[in-house]
Amino acid sequence: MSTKTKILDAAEVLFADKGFNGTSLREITSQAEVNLAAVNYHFGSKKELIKAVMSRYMNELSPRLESALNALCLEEVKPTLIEVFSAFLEPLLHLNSFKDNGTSTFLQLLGRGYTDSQGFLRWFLTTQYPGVFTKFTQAVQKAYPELNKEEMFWRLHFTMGTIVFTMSSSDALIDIAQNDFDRQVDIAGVIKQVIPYVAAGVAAPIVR
Amino acid sequence: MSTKTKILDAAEVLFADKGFNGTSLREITSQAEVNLAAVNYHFGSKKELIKAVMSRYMNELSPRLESALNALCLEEVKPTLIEVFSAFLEPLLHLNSFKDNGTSTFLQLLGRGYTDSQGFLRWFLTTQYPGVFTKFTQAVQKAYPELNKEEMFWRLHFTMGTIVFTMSSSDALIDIAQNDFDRQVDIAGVIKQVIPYVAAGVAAPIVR
DNA sequence: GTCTATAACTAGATAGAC
DNA sequence: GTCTATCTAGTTATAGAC
Repeated sequence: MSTKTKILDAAEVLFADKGFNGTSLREITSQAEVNLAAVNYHFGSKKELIKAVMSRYMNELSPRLESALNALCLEEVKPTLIEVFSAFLEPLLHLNSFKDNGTSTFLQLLGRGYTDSQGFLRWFLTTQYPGVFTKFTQAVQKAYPELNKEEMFWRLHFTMGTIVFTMSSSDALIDIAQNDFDRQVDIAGVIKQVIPYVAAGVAAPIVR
Repeated sequence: MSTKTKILDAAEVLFADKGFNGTSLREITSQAEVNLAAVNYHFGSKKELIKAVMSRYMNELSPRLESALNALCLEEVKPTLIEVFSAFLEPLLHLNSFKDNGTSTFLQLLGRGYTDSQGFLRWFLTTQYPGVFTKFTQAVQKAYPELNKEEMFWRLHFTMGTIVFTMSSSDALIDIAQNDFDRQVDIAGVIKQVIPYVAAGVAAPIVR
């Protein structure tokens, strides 16, 4: 396994767990069992390493997600919101076959990126992977055309928040479900719980 | 104004904006125009300062919030979920008369606390202010008794996520609403937008 | 209570030997 | 491409003068 990969693998776990600010290059390189200088040699800086970690996931996720959303947009029949949100399920769970715990790690990273580092990751994702966002809003628009652009903006942001926040603490949630309710849940279980919630939220009566 | 207050005032703004990890004591003390050593003299450590910042808000918020939720629990009639969530509105907005931008700052701090510092703030709030949590679940239970404990756990967590995440980026959202939709929104406006969303999410059909 | 000075440590980044 | 050693600059925290 190459040094570059060892660094990426160690970094993504630590970043997901402790945030970007909260993780030092020293922790990453000692976890990866490579030399400290290797990060700067292979990636140039910590910021570039963060981008590389996210890109590895986004390059795996975005084509699948875009085509799933595109299929909904091209269909004759109007999709339900549940169907729109369910379109995320397969592409997200596919990350688990790409890497151990990939789905959970990626979603946690996404959550970190939205709160750490004052929106730099938001900028990175929206500029580097704009297709996902436009396809998604198109699909929601088709499912629920009564919603105007502004209302959709708010509700999609709330949805993003729900998903990202839930996933950043999914490990704790899975533990609580286990201890308090004696219920075995995995990341797919959490996603399936959250879909009806966000679908109902987006479909809430419009207040004007 | 006392040194202690100057530190608290400067700290809460910086913490809300850049997170707990992302803010140094040097930034806080120079913003507050007090000596660097004053933080450790008055609060003992950075962690204790974080607690003090949160406590100042919680002590203002929690009695009002508890009594608003309690009133719903004691009423004869069954409240709607909208009413339960609306119970948060007055106590939260009251923070604006307590401090400039108090509502927004507090909710941003809450968001930071949930993602920074690996759950120490969650522990702090649930152990120091347990009344708010129990009253809240009681009120939701009364409004929607079909929801069992486990389903309620999930949905309340999703709700927490929506609120906290939305509010941690509320400044950005308010800007976007201004620029893209030429709409003047304040923090109260954001809260009023989010209430129907979370109420509908919690009330979503149960999937078993 | 407030200050200066500094200890003790950690951070990201790099020069240069191999 | 990988290493050691080190630089610069940042961090929290504290000792001790005033």
